[in-house]
Amino acid sequence: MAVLNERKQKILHAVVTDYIQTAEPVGSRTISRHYQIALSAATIRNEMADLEELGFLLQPHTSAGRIPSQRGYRFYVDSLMDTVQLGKQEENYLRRVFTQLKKMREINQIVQQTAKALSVITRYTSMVLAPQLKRSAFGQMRLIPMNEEQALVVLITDTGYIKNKVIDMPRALSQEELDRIVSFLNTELSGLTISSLTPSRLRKLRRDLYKQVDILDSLFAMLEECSGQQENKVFLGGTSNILDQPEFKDMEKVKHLLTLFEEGEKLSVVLEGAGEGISISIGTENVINEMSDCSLITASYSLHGRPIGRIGVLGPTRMEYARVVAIVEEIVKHLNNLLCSL
Amino acid sequence: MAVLNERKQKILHAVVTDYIQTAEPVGSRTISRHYQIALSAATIRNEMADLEELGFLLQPHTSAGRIPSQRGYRFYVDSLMDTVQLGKQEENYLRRVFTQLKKMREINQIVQQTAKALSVITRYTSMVLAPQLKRSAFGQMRLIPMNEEQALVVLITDTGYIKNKVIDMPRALSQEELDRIVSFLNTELSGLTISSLTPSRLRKLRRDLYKQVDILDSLFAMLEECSGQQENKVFLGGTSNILDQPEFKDMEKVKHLLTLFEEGEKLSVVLEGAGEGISISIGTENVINEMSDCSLITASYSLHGRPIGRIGVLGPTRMEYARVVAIVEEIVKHLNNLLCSL
DNA sequence: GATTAGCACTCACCTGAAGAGAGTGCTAAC
DNA sequence: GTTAGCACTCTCTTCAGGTGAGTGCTAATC
Repeated sequence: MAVLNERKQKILHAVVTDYIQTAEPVGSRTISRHYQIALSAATIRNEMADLEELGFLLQPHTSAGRIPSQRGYRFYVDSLMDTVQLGKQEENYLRRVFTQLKKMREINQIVQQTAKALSVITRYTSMVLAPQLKRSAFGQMRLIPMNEEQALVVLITDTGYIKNKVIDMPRALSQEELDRIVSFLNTELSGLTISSLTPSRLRKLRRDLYKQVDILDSLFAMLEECSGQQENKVFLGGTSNILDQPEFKDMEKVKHLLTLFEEGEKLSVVLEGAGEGISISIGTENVINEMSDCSLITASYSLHGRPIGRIGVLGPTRMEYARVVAIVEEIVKHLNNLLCSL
Repeated sequence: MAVLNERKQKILHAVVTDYIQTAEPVGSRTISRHYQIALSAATIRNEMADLEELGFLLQPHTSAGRIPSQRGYRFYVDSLMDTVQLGKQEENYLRRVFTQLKKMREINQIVQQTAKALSVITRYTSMVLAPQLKRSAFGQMRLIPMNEEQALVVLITDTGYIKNKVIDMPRALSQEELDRIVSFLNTELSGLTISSLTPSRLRKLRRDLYKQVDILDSLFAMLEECSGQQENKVFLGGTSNILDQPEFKDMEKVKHLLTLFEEGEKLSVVLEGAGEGISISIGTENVINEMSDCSLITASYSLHGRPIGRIGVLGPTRMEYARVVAIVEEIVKHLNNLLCSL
């Protein structure tokens, strides 16, 4: 891939930033006027024709200005994008939100409210992958009998995440029997990550506890379920914000996206896919078809230094990358801090 | 209010049903043709002019057909609407869904999935008010120490609903102390409805337990929170379905609705407002401004005979009332059955 | 007196033509 | 290598005319 000379980079930068602001194809005149490029429109036209040939720009039709191609955005994000400082207002808003959130205890709620704040401040749609059980370590487990046939299992991870599940008891067990089972499991499993609770490992445990086998089936079924990926909850915020984007004035597109928003499973796949740091996927780089007009900026958040979920912003490919990256980074910092203090 | 003669009723009925199907203003010719009314178009025109004067019909513009007014829909719903049988397909679908749901244990999940099914089958947006803690009775409570400073409270209602909350412990308490507190509360509170746990009642209890007072503050704070209306969670299904309705081709309207969908608090108010049986509110009969173009059909669902939440369908005022009513009734029947068997 | 046929009229909607405006690509001059 | 000039392209808006569905009114009919 030929590297672009400085002038082409400047022009590409100008096209991208202008188009991000206006959502209108950018003409050569606009660039020579509004950006500090001491060149005439004609020269810029030539350069733009080159950029188009190289695949960084697109022309919606012959007599229109240029818009960035997906490749154009990619180059902008990788090499051209300036880092942006948060505004005073935004900083204050975040500070206020997180002081409020400090009062909350439930991690899911905190994360959900964070998503909301993220959508408010970015004016895009936000998505959060809720804390994933399987990334945590086993903490302790309790059994609470509810009646003759059922008991409530409470599983607490080392990260303070709590999961309930009602299970059937094949026969009534005395409190002592239950206590024995539970304390055995607690010592055996303590500190293991949930995802390491593979069926084979559970089978081994079962042999050791052979005498109380009936209830174990139910208990193990629950543990297995936890180590599976069932638990990938996704919260959304600001879904109506997409309607403000001119690229979504087309009902069909909106419909596709809204439908996607209802499919938590699909969304969680997208969010899980990325690595650990901040990640930007543009247009068709997203695996999901419905998102081929969108870009997604995500980052992991952590509890006690261990990444347990992801938070991100979904917008049109024409998204204000620089601003959103700054905001996401800042919000993750806040969120990590807050979660640590729980 | 003048009662309409039979002929006017027939015509109104024809206009409403036709408009519900086509979303187009209904002309006099259409009615004399397609409906069994042995009258010429001209006569029907006269009657329609009367119906308009009486406020049951509206004319979008001079040379268009008529559409039902809000009052027209109201009359239709109250007096004209036929009862509809569910189709074989729909019945089968519901049966299948609920056989699936039987495997689930968590009531919130069941209710949420029911909402989804409701939206699929009606092709409108569905809303469910999740089971309300405050309508249930206290069952039992457990305290699980997590570390030196924190403990997990698990509250189980008689309806099998489970609520977790992490609380701070002012000082480390031994397991025995905790057990004593909890077993005291369990016997004292057993069988009371959550909403009856008023601050004054809690104060009285506190006096009796004066010795262990530190932790009680946290515990009582939790109980108070439960008896408050915090817990009004609303689930939505099929939000993208509104986009299929021609009356929502206008982006502004969609935007308003989507924004409303994000405000759970507002929605819960709407759902809570209605009585116990099936309830239909049309257009501006809904308290919420954003819903003045919509109609909402809701019904309560119950656990052990006690209504604990509401389920409903939101559509345009041009909604297929008869069909939706039939579906909602059927689904509530299924749901009640299922919840009973938990 | 109720019903109907006939007719002029209204209004939304579609279509096609004309004109404006933005921006391009190419050529020739600097 | 850069720029000015110019013809050309293409979209978008506007407007006029035509079409069709449906009405309200009047006069004839049952």
